[in-house]
Amino acid sequence: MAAATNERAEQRPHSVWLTGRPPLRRKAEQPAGLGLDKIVEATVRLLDAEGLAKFSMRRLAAELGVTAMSLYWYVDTKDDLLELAVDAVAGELALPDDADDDTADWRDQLRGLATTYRDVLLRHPWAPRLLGEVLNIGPHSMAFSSATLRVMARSGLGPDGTSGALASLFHFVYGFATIRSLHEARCRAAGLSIDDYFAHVIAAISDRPDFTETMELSARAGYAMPDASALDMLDRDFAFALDLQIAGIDALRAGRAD
Amino acid sequence: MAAATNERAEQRPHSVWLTGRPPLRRKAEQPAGLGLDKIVEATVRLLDAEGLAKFSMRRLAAELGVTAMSLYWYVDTKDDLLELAVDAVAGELALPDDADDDTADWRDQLRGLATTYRDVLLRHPWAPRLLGEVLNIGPHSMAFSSATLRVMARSGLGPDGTSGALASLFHFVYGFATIRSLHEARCRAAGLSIDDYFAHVIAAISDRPDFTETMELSARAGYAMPDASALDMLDRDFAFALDLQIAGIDALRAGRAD
DNA sequence: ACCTGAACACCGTTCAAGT
DNA sequence: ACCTGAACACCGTTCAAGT
Repeated sequence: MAAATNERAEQRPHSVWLTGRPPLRRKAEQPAGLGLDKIVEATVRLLDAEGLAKFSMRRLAAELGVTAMSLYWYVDTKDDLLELAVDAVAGELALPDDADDDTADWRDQLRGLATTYRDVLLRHPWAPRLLGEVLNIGPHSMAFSSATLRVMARSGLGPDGTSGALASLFHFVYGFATIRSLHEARCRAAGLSIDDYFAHVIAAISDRPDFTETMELSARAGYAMPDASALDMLDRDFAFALDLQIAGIDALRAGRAD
Repeated sequence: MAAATNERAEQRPHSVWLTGRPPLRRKAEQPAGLGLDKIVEATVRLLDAEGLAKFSMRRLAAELGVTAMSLYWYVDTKDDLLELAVDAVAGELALPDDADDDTADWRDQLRGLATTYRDVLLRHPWAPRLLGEVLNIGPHSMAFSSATLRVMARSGLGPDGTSGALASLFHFVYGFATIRSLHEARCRAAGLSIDDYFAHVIAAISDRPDFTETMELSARAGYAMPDASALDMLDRDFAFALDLQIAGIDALRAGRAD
């Protein structure tokens, strides 16, 4: 019987954007003191500076010169605040102003959208992780989705191809940014440069006898080139993957090209 | 001067696999009691059953009938344990036994590898999130990387194309599995079916007047078809994305195909 | 309307101590 | 070699109370 009382509490989907009152409040509503905007701004600043692991409601409150509990007047839960932070950085995405212009090249526009998405995620290394935890349907995120839809709609893929191609392209960028941010965070934590870190990892792997073959293959596949830096390698991979996906769209848009 | 003593502690990269003694210990070394294998196995079981958020060293210890501190004899830190759990599930990946066979079709093999990767990640919804947090260079993970390398090497892409194409394909699968696991976790938490949950989200978005246009576009792009279930839609997108990427490789492997 | 203090039920990890 | 108890320095969040 105790379980029955909890039943309804679990029923509501947990997201700021799905509550009755999403925080789309009018301007000039918060004259002084804290205010939601100020809280979200400080959240993004703290996340950028110290990372997701060190972020806490208590830490944020201290930053704002206030007790932790004050924050709960503006926000129901820490997760809600993080959702707001995610949409705040989604506002940095550069959207094409001619997404519906049929004379513009959808290839260039897709490259631009993928690149701005990557750049914003790399600028805020905590963002990729949060994208895997919170619902991403705030106003800025939706504006970005809308732009990607409108551009891809002009690629010549059919209606069912469009959503698949968007998944292919933007899940790739998301995965790419996630893994790259992971590596950068680990480098910072270890106090190593990215190249030193990669060298360290590669040395550790090469020591294990069962992986010498794999390492040779990696080297032959263009990984860990002695002359190029790790970041150059990642940029090269990103550019090639973009080419690959555009080529894939081109191959499928007219119909089977066998 | 106090800072100087901490300097070296931060110097080592934090990963089980990068410590001098990775846990590749001989068998029959742990006769009774706990044993690392038993701990990792219980970790995976608990993560599957209750999710990453509810997992704690104290909870795991209780499951094993032991105090939390006992675990620290086998493992340096919670993160190390999670790295071991990640590589344990990487052991479930189905590898082709003919990765080097030139008569085998690399297209089929790439599809197989991408699909087994997706399936394993979806079977363990906590795994995608951890892949964005821990270094993934355990023996099983390396064996998988090795297989992907060997197959892609036979695609006809040059050495620098190979790593880019692998990034394109497997970052996509990673992103896809992450976002899908996110949605399934939220459905469970809300006590809704996936279709009900999607309907709920779409209704909430459609209520916002500035997004009616976006929703129409989504509908026209094949999202949220009234007859198909959300899972069918996701499967369709995955299949199309796979086709797209294979077609992209085909277009680039011989050289520019303009 | 906005903010606080004390408290609850947790965390990961250290450290000295037991067997 | 293996396990424990007590303690430290944290968490997110609730709740009654202040202004």
